Formats: sequence, structure tokens, C-alpha cells
Amino acid sequence: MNSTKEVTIYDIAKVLNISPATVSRGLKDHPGIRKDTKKKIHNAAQKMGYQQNTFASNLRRKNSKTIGVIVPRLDSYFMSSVIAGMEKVANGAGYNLIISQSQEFVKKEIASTTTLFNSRVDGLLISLSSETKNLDHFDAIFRKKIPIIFFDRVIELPNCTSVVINNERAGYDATRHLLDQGCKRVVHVSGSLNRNVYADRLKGYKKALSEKRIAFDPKLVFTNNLSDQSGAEVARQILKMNKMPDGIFTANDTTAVACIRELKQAGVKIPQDIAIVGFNNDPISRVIEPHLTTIHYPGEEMGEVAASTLINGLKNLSSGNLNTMIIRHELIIRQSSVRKTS
Amino acid sequence: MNSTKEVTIYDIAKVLNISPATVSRGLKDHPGIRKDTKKKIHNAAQKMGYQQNTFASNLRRKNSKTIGVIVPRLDSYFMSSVIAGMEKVANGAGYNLIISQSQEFVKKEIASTTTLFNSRVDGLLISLSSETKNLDHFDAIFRKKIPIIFFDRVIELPNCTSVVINNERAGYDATRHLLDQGCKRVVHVSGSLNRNVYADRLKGYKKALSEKRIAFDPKLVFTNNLSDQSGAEVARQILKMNKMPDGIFTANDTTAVACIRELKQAGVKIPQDIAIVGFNNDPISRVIEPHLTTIHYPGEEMGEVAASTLINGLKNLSSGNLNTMIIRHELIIRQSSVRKTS
DNA sequence: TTGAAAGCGCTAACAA
DNA sequence: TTGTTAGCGCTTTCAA
Repeated sequence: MNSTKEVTIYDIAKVLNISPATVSRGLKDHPGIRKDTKKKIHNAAQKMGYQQNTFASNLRRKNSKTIGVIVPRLDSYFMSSVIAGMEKVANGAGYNLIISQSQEFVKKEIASTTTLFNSRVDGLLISLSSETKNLDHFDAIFRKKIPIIFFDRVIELPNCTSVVINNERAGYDATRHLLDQGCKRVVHVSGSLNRNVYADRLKGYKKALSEKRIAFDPKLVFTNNLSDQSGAEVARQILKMNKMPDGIFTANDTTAVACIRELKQAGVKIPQDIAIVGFNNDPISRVIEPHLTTIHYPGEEMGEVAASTLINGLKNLSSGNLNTMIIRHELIIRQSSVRKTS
Repeated sequence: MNSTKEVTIYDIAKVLNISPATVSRGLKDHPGIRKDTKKKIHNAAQKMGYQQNTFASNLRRKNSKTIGVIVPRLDSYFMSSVIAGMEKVANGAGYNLIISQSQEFVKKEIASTTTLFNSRVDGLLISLSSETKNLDHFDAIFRKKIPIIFFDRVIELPNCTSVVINNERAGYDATRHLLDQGCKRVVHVSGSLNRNVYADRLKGYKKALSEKRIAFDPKLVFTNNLSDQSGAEVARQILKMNKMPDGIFTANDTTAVACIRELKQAGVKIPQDIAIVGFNNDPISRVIEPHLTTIHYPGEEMGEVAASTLINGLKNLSSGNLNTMIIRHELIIRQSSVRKTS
């Protein structure tokens, strides 16, 4: 494949009449190498087109300077922001990212885990697929004490750090806001309840209801995959209900937007007839009319925090045994939910 | 860091009383190892928790089974789809992806290139930053004959394959459509003309104009970074023009949407006063009101094609010396541009 | 069908 | 401040 001969530290050593060890040290600014020697080495390396061989180095040092990332899907605004944040931090610290998607399947999550394990990543950043129920596939990782940080879709685990927002509180905030706007009958559209993000938002929803002494009605909770289609489907079901709801809180913006569109088409007035709150502060939330009230959820920051926590841990700068890092969220109120002009 | 001792082929060899060479061969189904020996080896490996050491293997074989990806930004719907497509193909073929973003800076693009080069990726998939003018930073890559495939934002190069859509044609289609709807004075909002994607769309715009014998007016072309803000800014400038345009063709959807919002706010009727066409078929294009006419541009497919072309090339299945692969695009007509009820 | 042995390029313990 | 040397774990040529 690659025809050209590789330049090694031995070649440099020979040219400069010094030992390979010195070259190795000079190349990485080892303290205790004379300045002029270093300069000579760097110059020669440059001139000869030296390229360090990471495999040899990794083999020798037994680490890879690589972080594995497993996410359910890449193609959402939120996830791209997360990855962007991770990439920024990791690259800054000299790490590479190997990214793979589970596509929401456990099976793919398992396969990715094995690959990343074999690639000997120094650490893992994981957001779980909606199918995942147990963590057996991470056993090998745990046994080898490779640090894992779960983010967003996390799972409680004694020795793992998680980076999340307070989903229960966010769910509460969203629901409470609807109730404060006068809603009495609020539908909640949720995702797989295997996942904290959805289960907790549901908890928050229930809490807000009970605080206002509104009985929880399981018929008002829809769980699906939160896609465009599912959102439209929910809207159609709502239109058929005997007693229509006057508020909807969905666990993402895509679904909320699909609902709004479908409902508007059927002549429902938003927010007068039905007030709606989404989740994620996706760009579409500012485009749909009426603009969507939503929970802001800083993806890039979450990525940065997850990555830097992992890297600090790798450097043994870990701040003790901290377990859960909570990133602040924020309810952004727009027209889709505002009824009171107060 | 990792406390646990690694299991190597030597350990397996010792246990089974055979040579490491046989174990190595057995593990990868080398023909010419007895079936029962293979089975024994696999079983032992399983039982002992053997994990192959990719570094040693890569070092020995001088390839990495890794593909480097450099993109301007990750956080757009289009780019996430591209990456998703690449990831699918690459993982299927046993390759990992290392992804980095240039953030539209040459400087970062250079840094990423070096890192990926040092990580000894087997090949590269690149979409150029808007700043990039020359390709000197890929010299080392070319010298080592590491294959590069450029996608979307490409550059003409004798020995490189590119994956693109026909941007000139797409630009023509978009503009032509506006003219067909009766527009006489069409603004074009473009990105960095260093990049084929924008330069070619502009060419198509000009071609459509000249076909209809409309003089090209450079004052009607705005070039900027195609962000939200820039879109709004363009709209504001349009509102101040003595003679307002009656059509706008923007080189992405974000900008088109920002324009629409700003113009609507100023009381401009879309599409009656100004008809608008965007580019990308981003999810927002179906949410903005009126829905945005746009060019569909299959990101996932582009990613798949780019990755599989690269991988086929690595396997020496390359289909000769093909140079440019063109993916079909499609004009999707929605309300933002339709004036004639025909 | 299997084994012996060399070596991929680097790092680090130890010695000088 | 620099050098010697062993060895990380694997693959592969050559020999048996």
C-alpha cells in the first residue's frame, strides 16, 4: 500500500550520530536533553520527513490517546453539538475521538463496544440506546478499569460518572408552565422509559400535576420513538379524543413541531386551544409558528464537560469520586404556550 | 492505568502447548491450520479473555483499519447525515472513523491533517474549510500515497476522487424555477467563493439569468458565512434597496429561513412579493411558513458513497481512475416560491 | 500442518 | 546529559 520507506528515530540517530533514545527524548521535549541537541533533532526530523509511529508508541506505552464515543444517533442537532463539544476538548488535550452510533439497537451498541475495546481506547463516552436494559456488554471494559462516562442517557452505577441535566426538574418546569398558563388536561409524549431522560421527565410531569392536585391519567401519556411521524400520529389520536387536552408537553422538539403542524392543519389554535412545550431547543423550535416553548439543553457544553471530566480522570486529576454532574437547563418561553397576557 | 495483565497469544500458546505462530494463525482462520486446532485456540482465547492487540498488529502490518474524516463543522443536519452514512459503511467494512472539524479554519484543518497522518489512517475523507486555498498541507499524505476522497466541498485534483452533486446545475435549477415563477430581479446569497459548492451555484445562477436574457447584476449577489445572522442581515439590506428584488436564491436553508423571517416581519409577502429558494432540504425547510422550496441533497448517501469508494480503493477494488462521482440532486418545490397557480 | 525466529518502531529502566 | 538494551504483542518468512 504505502510504498515509501518510513523514517524512524534510528535513521535520525544515525544521521546525527547520537542514540535513538536521545532522539526519542528530544522529540518530545524531555527535560534533561540539551537545548541545542533538541534543536538539531527537531531540524533533522523535519528535514527527513519523520512521522512518529503511534502504533509503536502506543504498544510500548499501553495507551492510545483515543477516546471512544457511542451515541444512539448522530443526526440530530443536539447530538452534533455534543460531539462538537467533545471534539473540541479532546483535540485540545491531544486525544482523538472514535465515534460510532448504536442506531438505538443494543446489538449495535454491543458491537461498537467490542470494537472500541479492541481498539484499546483510553476511555469511553456513552449515551445509551433506547433498547439497552443491562450493562453486561461493558463488563470487559469495567474489568480492565477503562473509565466510562455516561452522558445524557445515563444509568446509575457506583463507579461511573454521569453528565446529565435534571430531567425531572425540567419535566416539572415544562408541565408546571403549562398548568400556570391555565391548562387542566395536559398530554405528555415520551420516549423509551428505559432511559432516564424520558422516565425522569415523566416523573417531573407527574409531580407538577400532583402539586396542582390534578389526577394523573395514564391515557394522556404516549410513548413512542419521538420521530416526526410519531408526533403526527399522536396529534391525530388527540384529535379523535372525546375530551381534547388543552396542553401538550413532548420530550423533544421534533415531536412537538410535528404535533403543531398536524393540529394547526386540523384547525386547532395554538396556544389558545392547545398550548405546547417541547424539549431540546432545537433550531426548528424558533422556526415553527407559533415559536415553540422548550427546554434549553446545552449540547456542546454537555460534550465539553463529559470529555474534560474523562480526560481529567485519565490524567488522575479526577476530582475524587464524583458521581453525577448536572448541567443547568432552562425553560425558554415562546408563543406556543403563552395564553395569559398578564 | 490498566492494572489487569493482558492475555497474549503467548499465554494461549503455553496453555495449549503449541507455538504462538499457530495461535496467531488459528485466531484469524488462516487456511492450513487443522480445524480442531483452530477450535481449541478459539475456545482457549475465549476462556482466557484474550483481546487482540491492535497496536502490535498494526505496527507489524503497517495499516490501521482507520479512516480519518475532516469536515468544516459537525453541527448541521447535512453534515450529521453525511457522517452517519460514512459510519455505517465504514463499520460494516471493519473500519473505524476518526472525525475532526476544521471549524472553517485552515489552521485547524492543517492540525487535523497532521494528527490523522500521525495516527496513520489508511485513508482520508475531506470536506474543505471555507478558508482553504491551497493543498500544501496534504503533501505528506500524497507523498505517502494515502488515498484521499474529497466530498461536497472538493477541489479538482488529478489523482483524487471527489463526491459531489452538480452544484452548477442545482444553482441553475433553483434560479430557473424562480424565473419561471415570474421573478425578474433575483438576489443570490452565497458562501465563500473559494469553495466549489458556492462558486458553482453562482455559475448556475448566472447561467439561468443569461438564458432568460437578464443582465447579471453583481449588486444582487451577497456573499457571507450563510449563518442565521447573515441571513437576517441580508434581508435588512434588501429592505433598504431602492428597487427591491422579487426573488431570492440562497445557498443554504438556514440563510433562507432567516431571510423569510426577517422579511415577513417587515410585512413582505412570501412568495407574492419575494419568492425564495434555499438549498439543502434541511428539516427547517419543512417547518418555516411558507414551507421552503429547496434543493434536496442526500447527505447520508453522499457519506456512504464517499466511504465505500475509499474503502474499495483500499481493497484495490477501485473502479479504475474515476475522478468525480456525481450524486443526483432534486428541486423540491414548496410554497415559498410558487406564484403561478397554473 | 506447525514451529523458530526476526523484527515492526518506540520507550524507559538502568547505566555511564 | 546521553547511551545500552530489553521488550511491548504480533505477523510472517523460512524451515521442518
